Amino acid sequence: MDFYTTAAFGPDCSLGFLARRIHQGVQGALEPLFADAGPSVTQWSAMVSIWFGRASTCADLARDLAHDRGATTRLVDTLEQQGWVTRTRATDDRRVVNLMLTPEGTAVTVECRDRAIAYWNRVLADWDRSEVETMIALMQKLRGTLESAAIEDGEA
Amino acid sequence: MDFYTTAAFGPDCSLGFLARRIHQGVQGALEPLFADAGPSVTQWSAMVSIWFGRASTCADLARDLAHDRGATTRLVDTLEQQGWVTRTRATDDRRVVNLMLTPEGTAVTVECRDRAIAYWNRVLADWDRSEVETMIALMQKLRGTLESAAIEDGEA
DNA sequence: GCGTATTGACTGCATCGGCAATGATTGCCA
DNA sequence: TGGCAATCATTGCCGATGCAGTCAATACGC
Repeated sequence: MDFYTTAAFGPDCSLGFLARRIHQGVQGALEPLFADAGPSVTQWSAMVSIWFGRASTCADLARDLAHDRGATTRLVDTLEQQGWVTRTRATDDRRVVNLMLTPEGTAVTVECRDRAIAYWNRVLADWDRSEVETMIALMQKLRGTLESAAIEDGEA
Repeated sequence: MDFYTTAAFGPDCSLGFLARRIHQGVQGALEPLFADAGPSVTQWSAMVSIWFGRASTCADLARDLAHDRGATTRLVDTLEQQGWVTRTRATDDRRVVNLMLTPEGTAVTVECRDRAIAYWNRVLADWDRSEVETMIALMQKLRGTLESAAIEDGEA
């Protein structure tokens, strides 16, 4: 199915533009909400990733956030300086550094999570539950499709 | 309606995370597709904005891309150096600089648009048309909701 | 066991975008 | 007319990110 055509293509109906704008809007709104709690949105995302057990090492974190490894190292540097995360050299494989949330880090993560939840519920106040569920399901599907395509292209 | 709850919140069902990953995926896939044509995805987006008449000045462009003005100035610098855009000081209001696509700029924009269309049609090959239409409509609605919320907060 | 490839963490370098400040120009209002 | 605010484009500065390269440690093939 060819969905897009030369005539029908435009910024307003391009999924790329829309995803970019939504991301920018969310980031711009969340950043000030987190300001007095401490972390940036990216830092919070990293702590959430650790908190949910999605990442226990630096390399995991880079994969889960789709981030560069160098940037992840520096990101963890700041998290460690803030006292939110600890680095521990693994004993079985001494290349890896295990990441753990400190009690303070957990507290900050939870606090920001609650603020994010409140923000989203405020934004979505006038939406139907089914609409939101549909959108989440479709965006998850799109994310999966994009990643599959990337693997096909990247590992040819 | 409170859609998100403490228990149900997680990266995989967070619209912010999903939008971020989709944006990253699209950008990462499009960048190499545009490589030999010349522009980066951001540069192409700017030219599309001019091409569609959504922006005729630097300030317009910054608004349409939700970009910083300083970054926009530098972005236009490179577009001008590439010979894709011309700057013309307006006569009626000598503060503004009018932006115009050169024939080369238009050609590059169209070429990359065709590549983007082909990319999306490849990605969405297995999707139903109705699914894509639903997702676009919902993402447009979300974008609108976010921008309304930002205006309410930002101009209190 | 040994050499090679792979993986993980880390570090310089360049780039990009956001923020703040500046200069020029215009509109507004007393 | 004169002053003041707002807008536009531009620049310096800074933080964040991607890329390439380095070093250490592990896994694999012989």
